[in-house]
This record gives sequence, structure tokens and C-alpha cells, in this order.
Amino acid sequence: MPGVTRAKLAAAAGRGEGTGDAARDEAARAALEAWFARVARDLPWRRTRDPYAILLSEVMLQQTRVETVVPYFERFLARFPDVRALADAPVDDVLSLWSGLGYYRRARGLHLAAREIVARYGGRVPAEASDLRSLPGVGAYTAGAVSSIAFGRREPLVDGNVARVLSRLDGLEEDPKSAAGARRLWETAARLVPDREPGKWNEALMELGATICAPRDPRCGDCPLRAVCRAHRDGREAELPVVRAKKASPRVRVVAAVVLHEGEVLFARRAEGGLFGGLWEPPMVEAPGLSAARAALAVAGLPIEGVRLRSAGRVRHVLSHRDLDVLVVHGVARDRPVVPSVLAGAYERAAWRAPDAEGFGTSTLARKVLALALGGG
DNA sequence: AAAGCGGGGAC
DNA sequence: GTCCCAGCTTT
Repeated sequence: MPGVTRAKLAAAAGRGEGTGDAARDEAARAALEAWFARVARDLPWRRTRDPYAILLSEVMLQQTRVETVVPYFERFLARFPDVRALADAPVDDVLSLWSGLGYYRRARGLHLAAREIVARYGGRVPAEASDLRSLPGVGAYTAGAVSSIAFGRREPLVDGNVARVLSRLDGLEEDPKSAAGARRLWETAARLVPDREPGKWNEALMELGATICAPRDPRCGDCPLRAVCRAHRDGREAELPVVRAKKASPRVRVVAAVVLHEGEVLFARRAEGGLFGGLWEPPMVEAPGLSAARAALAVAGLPIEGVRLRSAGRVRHVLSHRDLDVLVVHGVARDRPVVPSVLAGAYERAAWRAPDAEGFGTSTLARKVLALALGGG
């Protein structure tokens, strides 16, 4: 790293505490930028300058690991290569490409955002963070990311990685999830983001958090910021950032009914807004057993009263806030029940489909249920 | 401030 | 098993 000697970094680290040391900040910028230029991963969204592709990547990356997103990003972009293609698509097609990625509200939000970008911005992704922030599914992080990375605007961002890196770098004691802690982090990020290539800087901060400044056992020996890091200086890497304990997910008993007729399965579409909103699945309800489930499905309007159902086994599906214990039952309908156009409860409508049909969204849970019920024949 | 919202990878 | 990920929205 030209111009950045260990001695300079060490001198900068000892000068002042917390804020207000421009020389230390500059040393950190130089060190991190040099490091990033050397080790930056080759990721598909780093090969483009298309703001739409970058917006897509940032939405997919919300609470989702880089390695998980890569194949989804490639498929989605191939199917919807620009804002207009996405805006013109049926929502079920969009959810189909999102299937398995999780947090499906993101897909619906992005779809609505594309339509808004066409309607209000002539099909061009806006560059201003405040304009981006007003799009559905775009919060402070995503707005800062798109504005800085795609448009070179000097906008800060704070994600989980940056929160950890900056908490350690400046020795910030507040809980990043608290209002005060978040405010402090955004102030710190805003202080550090440079005029020149702010997007690179933001990416470098995240890259450091993802590859070096890990939640547990950070590799401080390989860290370009170790000479200016307060937490490292004080031996407190393991204590920062402070994390508050999260509560366990309640266990919930669910019954899923896989009803077949001539090779097709009865699917129902979940109402948008809630869990798995907009996705299609074999009807399932929260119930302690089959008889209670039958009653609940009858109330919902699903026509399976006359179908003999037997157990195919259980599926466990863990979400961030629920731990689902799913009893999978299956059976063959003698004659095809007519599905009503409107359903009650969690489902809005139903249809018979081949289990591997395309063009609509399904959750990983739905795929597990189908695999168990149909896997053996 | 807290809860709802998926799924998976690393340990 | 636990932790948490390039978070956003609603209550």
C-alpha cells in the first residue's frame, strides 16, 4: 500500500479517540481501498454499471448471503434484462424467479418499484438516494448502495457488515439495532465515505466485514485496518459490536394436504402481505392434527371433504420467527372437485396444476411437502 | 422498540 | 443446536 506505512497508521491510531481525527480517517481510507483493490471478489454485479442490475442485486442481497444470491441474480437478469421487462411481467413470473430465495415481499416490492420507475422516471433508476428511498422495498441501506455504487454519489451505507466493522474500528458501544446505535453508525459511515469512488469504499467496508472482520474470530492478522482499529488495540474484537439475545422461534404444528387428480395437484395461492405471500402451495393450515385441518380447510373453501387422506410423514421447516412442524397428508380425489374462485383465510384462490409446472412462485417448504408426498409415487 | 418476514451456510 | 447474513415494513 503505497504511502501508508505501518508507522503512519500506528501514529494515527494513537492520536485522539472516537471522532474528529481526519488523519486517522484518511489512513483508514487509504489502507482499506488498497486492500480492496487487491482482494475484491469477482461478483456478477461488479461486472456491470447498469443501475437496474445493481438495484436488483442489492434487493436480493438484503439479509441474504452473497453466494446464495449469485445464481438467482443471473437467472433473474436473464429473464428480466431491464426495468421495462420486469415492469411488464406478471407478478407470478417474478415470484417464480424468486422461488427459494426467501423474503418474497422483496420480489413484489421490486416489481412495484420497476413499475414506478417506468411511470415516474421514464424507465431509468433514479440516482438520488431520497428518490430511491421512496421506492417500495428500498430502505436506507439499499438507497445508499445504489446511489453510491451505480451513480458514484457520495452516500454512506450501513449494513450488518458495516455495523460490525465500524463498531470495532471506532470502539462504538451502542447496540447497532437501537435507534441511538444506528444513528451513531450512520454518522460514522457518513464521516468516512470519500468523495472519490464512494461506491468502492462502501463495497470495501462490506467486503472487509464479510471476509476478515467476521462476527466470531475475526482474522485481525490479515486486516488492513488493524493499526487504526480501537477494538483491536484494546483487545475487544470479541465484545464488539454488542449483540442482544434473540428469542427462540415458537414451534407451530401445521398440516399440509397434497390432493391429486389425474397427475395434477390442488394448489392454493397465499394472500399477499403475510407469510409466503403470493406463493402457490398445497393447502396447509395451522392445526394439531388431520381432523382439525380438514375442518379449517373446509372453512377456507377448499374442496377436499370427500378425499381420503393418509400420512406421508413430517417436514420440519425453520423460519426466522417460526419453527414449523408439518404433517404431510396425501390422497387421490375420485372426481376433480371444482375449485371456488375466492377462498377465505390465508388463501385467495386455488387451481389444479402439474406439481412441476412453471410460471408461479413456490416456497422451499412447499417443495419439501411435494417431494415427501409424491417422491415415492 | 419490537415483531414479521425465508432460507441456508458456517461452526 | 447457534449465529447471522450487502434489511424493510408494520405495529
